[in-house]
Amino acid sequence: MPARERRQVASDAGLSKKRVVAEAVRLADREGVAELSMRRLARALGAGAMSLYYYVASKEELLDAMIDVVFEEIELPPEGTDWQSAMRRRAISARQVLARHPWAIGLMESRTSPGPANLRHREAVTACLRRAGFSVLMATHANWLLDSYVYGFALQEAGLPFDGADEFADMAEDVFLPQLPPDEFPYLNESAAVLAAAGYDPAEEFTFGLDLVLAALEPLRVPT
Amino acid sequence: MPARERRQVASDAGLSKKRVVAEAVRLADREGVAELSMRRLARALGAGAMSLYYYVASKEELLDAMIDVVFEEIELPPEGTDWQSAMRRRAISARQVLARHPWAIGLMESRTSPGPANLRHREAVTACLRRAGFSVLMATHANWLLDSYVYGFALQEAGLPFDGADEFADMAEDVFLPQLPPDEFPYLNESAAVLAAAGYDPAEEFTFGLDLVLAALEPLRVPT
DNA sequence: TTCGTACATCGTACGTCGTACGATGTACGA
DNA sequence: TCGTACATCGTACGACGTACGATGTACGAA
Repeated sequence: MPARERRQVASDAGLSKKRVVAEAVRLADREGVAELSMRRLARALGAGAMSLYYYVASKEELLDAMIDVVFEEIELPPEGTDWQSAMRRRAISARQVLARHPWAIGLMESRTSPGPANLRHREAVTACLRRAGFSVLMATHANWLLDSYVYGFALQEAGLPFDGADEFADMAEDVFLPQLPPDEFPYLNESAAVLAAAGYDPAEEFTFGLDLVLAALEPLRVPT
Repeated sequence: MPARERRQVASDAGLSKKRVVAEAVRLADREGVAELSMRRLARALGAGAMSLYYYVASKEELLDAMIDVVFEEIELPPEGTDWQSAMRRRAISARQVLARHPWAIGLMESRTSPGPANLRHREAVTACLRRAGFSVLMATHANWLLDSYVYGFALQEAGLPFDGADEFADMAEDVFLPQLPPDEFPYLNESAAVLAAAGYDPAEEFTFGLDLVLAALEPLRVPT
């Protein structure tokens, strides 16, 4: 009921767009985006459901803002190093962030207009590539390729029901192998068996493809 | 009301799981997956809402089945050619199919267990790579890399508000450039201007990255 | 011919959702 | 002192997924 002292930034108790969006992200991380409803979010904030609409025009706008928060968490490519190291860092950061907020990947499909953090990120990446000697066209190619890899990897990773080598080995032996008839899926059986025996860790998969892509992009630039 | 003659395959008029799922895919393609409700789907089939539950245990199961229909549409890597041509064809097919059903990308994030068509696809791809001389580990790397690229590209493409070079040029000049302050986003401005002037077609972007990736994978195999 | 049973269909109802609308209280400048 | 802008929220509406149970049809067995 009370209007509290006005501030640009969120006060510790009062609501604000920042606080609403941040709590929404926390809720989605914890319970999945399907469980995120305006009523639940309001309850988590100790407010009435309709109070949220003072800070957010609609649930769609809330989801847009949540995605932009995720982009804010991704490290920009650092300046002052070679382009490969810079792009490597930002890709690894992006993958970490998207693993923390897997729902973000699913939301991206339906959202067309990028938020401010997204734009800032694209600008920084493009700047890094252009300064490294990529032409506008080649920088565009590199951008598409790198982003596709990062997003696609995160999408696949989000669907994995295990983390780490141990869980993978357990799942492979207890779930995959028994469910895959060897005569119908001989190669998948072979893969599951060999990988589990070798202590394969899917978490290390990311850097392999990333480094391959970075190396493949190197000849496309004209060093200045 | 009437029970109609029993058949394994869907008769022309009666309901069946196949028909329900197919109509759901059509509805999602046309209106977006957010507009897909059990009631709307039933109406489109000329049935009552609850009738669908005779063929589908829940909406979740329906969504799973829809995704598997999408995987069925993707061409398997053809046998009898070199591995690069085979993987190239199936990647291009996958990208086409996912562009036709963009909602599928968004659904994948929340779904962990692959359907039968998905499994058949993975088996065929793994077989192709193994027969081309990739070790189990290298085939796994290649699989992850290629799938990440394809899915990630489709995800980004789904978010694009334009198709083809003309629409891109229009958007770049009418929307992007006016919305991006040149002092804050100099490189994005440069890119938009140069690409629009050069008649850049985002539809051709896919094969560039794909061929780069395929070439980068080539040295990883041990030809037999 | 009768009748039980399995198949297929659907109406109703419940709890939840997003949110339009308008009421209410507070703080502050005039 | 009072109007106005800010901030909060209760109520209500239509749509959602689906549990439950009723209903009708076809067909094999008696």
